[in-house]
Amino acid sequence: MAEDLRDKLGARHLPLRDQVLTALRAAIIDGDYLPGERLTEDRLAEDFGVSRNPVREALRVAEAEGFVVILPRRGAVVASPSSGTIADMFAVRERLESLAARLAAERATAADVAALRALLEQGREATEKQDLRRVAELNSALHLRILQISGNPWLSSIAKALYLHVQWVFRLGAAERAPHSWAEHIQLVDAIESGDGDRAERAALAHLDAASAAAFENAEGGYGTVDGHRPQA
Amino acid sequence: MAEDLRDKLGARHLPLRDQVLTALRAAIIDGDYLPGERLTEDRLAEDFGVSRNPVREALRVAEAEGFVVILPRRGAVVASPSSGTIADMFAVRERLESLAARLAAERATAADVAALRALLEQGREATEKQDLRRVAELNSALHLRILQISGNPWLSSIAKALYLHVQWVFRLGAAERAPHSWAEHIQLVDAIESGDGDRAERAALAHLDAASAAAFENAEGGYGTVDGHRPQA
DNA sequence: AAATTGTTCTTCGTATACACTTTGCCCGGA
DNA sequence: TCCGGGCAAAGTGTATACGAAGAACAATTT
Repeated sequence: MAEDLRDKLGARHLPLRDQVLTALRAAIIDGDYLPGERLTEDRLAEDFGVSRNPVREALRVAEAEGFVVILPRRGAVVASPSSGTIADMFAVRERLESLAARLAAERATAADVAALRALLEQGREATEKQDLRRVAELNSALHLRILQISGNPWLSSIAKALYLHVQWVFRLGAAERAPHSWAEHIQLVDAIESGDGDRAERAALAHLDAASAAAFENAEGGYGTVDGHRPQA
Repeated sequence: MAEDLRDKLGARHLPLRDQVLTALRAAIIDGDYLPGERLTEDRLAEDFGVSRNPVREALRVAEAEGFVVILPRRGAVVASPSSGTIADMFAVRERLESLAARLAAERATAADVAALRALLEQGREATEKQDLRRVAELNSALHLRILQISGNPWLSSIAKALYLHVQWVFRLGAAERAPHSWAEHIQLVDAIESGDGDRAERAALAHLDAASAAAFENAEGGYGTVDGHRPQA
């Protein structure tokens, strides 16, 4: 009965391939694996303490997500975001996140707004404490939350992937402009709370413009090219 | 197993997992595997004449692309696009393809425009001949071409994936509104040729609105839900 | 009829094997 | 010294087998 439920919940360990994928993404974003670095299956398998199969499956997804490039018979290397693709990413994000802001404004419940305000408050505290790492975390959490509130799973999933890449580029450039952007976040949440879709969209756009400008200031030349092979139909 | 490919040119031989992925996508889009249908690894391996490993890797990517849903310890089933997510897809496509149209207008070379016009001409012929299958093909080719001309790989890749899903939904609904949409295509290409980004964006929007409306007319109730599990960081 | 048990199907992960390619190193010759 | 050839190591791509664990369903018991 109760024990059955507990067992079920306890026995809830997600597949190794997913853990590997998450760890791999994190390692790449954090710069533990640098762009261009070769990722042999054996090495990854050892790093994560698993066999080759989960690693291979994780690598395929990481490739589809653009974190690694796989060259047939030669293996995987960490992808190299170029400054060209950074601009492209922001162009797409503008379209997507402004839509998310609009939808969020139109659909947000009181609880949703409260959750956003809570994140804002935590962000303010972390900023005061100069805890940049935590600020970055909360930054992500806020954006992701807005995407979720938008209620459009496609939008959410795609923008999330893009967001991860942006994080990656930022970390590589060692740019943490987070503190400065917090004021813009407040504007954005205010707009969402107001329920005014147009206003929320404008706020999102303004925020992204600023972020984009900051990204370019800190972008020291391209790293190479991201190709992405991905075999589409 | 697969002695069909005795190509001495090993370098050209693309990995089985990619062939499987392509075939799987095609089978799902063509309705050979129907939404909700269970896809056991053994069966797919047998269908495609390969071992389970390539199948597993292809399945992970297909999951990331939203074509299948994988339930841990239970296996993969073909995803079920619901009318809810159809609307969501169009909402995202509007943002993305209108951006693509704008960029294409701003960047298209004479050769690009010529290629588009050639597709338009072929489409007109196929429409006259009532060759609906070919019309659908050219339809895709045109949209994909515009994405490519936009020169933004992120935009291109994401919109392409969305487009595949739209195709899928259309085929399931057996809706081929293609002939009617051809006039809109001409408007769009004209706008791109003019180099007027605003105008191209408006044309793309108009086209998508019409397509969206048509999709809903032919959408006979939802099939279920597409979830997508995908473990993000 | 409800609860329990058992059986079967399948996924998940590991391990192993091997063909084939790519890479890199060594070596002998100019 | 430099070059080029050739050979061995490394690593991917694929197949196969096996055991553990979970889920679904049937059978059995209460």
